[in-house]
Amino acid sequence: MERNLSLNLHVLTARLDRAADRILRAEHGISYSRFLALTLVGELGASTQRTLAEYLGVTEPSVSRMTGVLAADGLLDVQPDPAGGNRRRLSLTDAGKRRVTSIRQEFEDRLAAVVAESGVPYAEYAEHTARLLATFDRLEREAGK
Amino acid sequence: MERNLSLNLHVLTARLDRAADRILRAEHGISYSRFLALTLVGELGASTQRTLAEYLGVTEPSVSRMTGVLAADGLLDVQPDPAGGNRRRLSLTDAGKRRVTSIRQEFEDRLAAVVAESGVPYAEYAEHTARLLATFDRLEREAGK
DNA sequence: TTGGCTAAGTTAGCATGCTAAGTTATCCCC
DNA sequence: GGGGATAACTTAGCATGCTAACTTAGCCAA
Repeated sequence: MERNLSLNLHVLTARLDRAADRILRAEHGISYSRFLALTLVGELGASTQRTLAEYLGVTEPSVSRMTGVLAADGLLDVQPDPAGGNRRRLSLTDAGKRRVTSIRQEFEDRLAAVVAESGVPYAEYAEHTARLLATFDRLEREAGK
Repeated sequence: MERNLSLNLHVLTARLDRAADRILRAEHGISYSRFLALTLVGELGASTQRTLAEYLGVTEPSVSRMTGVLAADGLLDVQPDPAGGNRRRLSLTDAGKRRVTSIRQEFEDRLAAVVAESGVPYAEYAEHTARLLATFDRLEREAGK
């Protein structure tokens, strides 16, 4: 068996995530997962836990636990949604905003440097990856998931 | 912030891994992680825990625990390496071999179907992914890691 | 030969993913 | 208005990743 695409994707991403996590913990005192959650709330408007779970690609229980921790750390504000339902309204605290804005661009730049070094055309690879994600998303939805 | 490349890679892989895990557990009664480990021992000749950790892109303690479980399940044989050192010599049991060979090609085929559906050129994407992994690997090694 | 170095593996404990099952809030139909 | 759906969330417990620190086995130089 050659190292096939699914394995390479798995391993590449595992290494990138691990590196991101190491850098963030060392330089900013926060895990990659928590940073992603804060970023998605702050910049993509993930305003409920359900939405945040979708953006992150994880399940609701995972998000539920994490929002609890982030709220306890004073980085995230979690309130019942005044519009009703059983939703939580998520928003960054000032401390959360400071944390996110002080970091945001760094990773993409570092990854872009790796991509440049490798000779892989960035725009094309990014577009292909986005397209695969969108297609996989659609197929899972159609399959009833 | 747009959904950038690092986030898309993270989420795409998380979903692929989750789907693979669901399918394997339902249809073959084994987790994706354990299947990958068995496959790499059987087909790429990962003959020590150190090597297996490298192939999988995880750390030695993670592998150490998993080989223990796989050995307890009777799928993997773990022996002190007769050549000396503190190595373990890893090999599939007959049950392990049966498990792997009955599954192997399925995932790559399913992923290839998603790729085809998306219109992304498979060979090119696979080659780019492999190149990124190789480059990242080299950069980490050079950085002393 | 012995004391330290290195490589490989293990143990302990935490972070964060999951599924299954339960809770809470709203809606809608009779 | 009451009862069952539905959606969002939580709780419980397991799987598997990590780091830090320890153990084990062999090697090498004084």
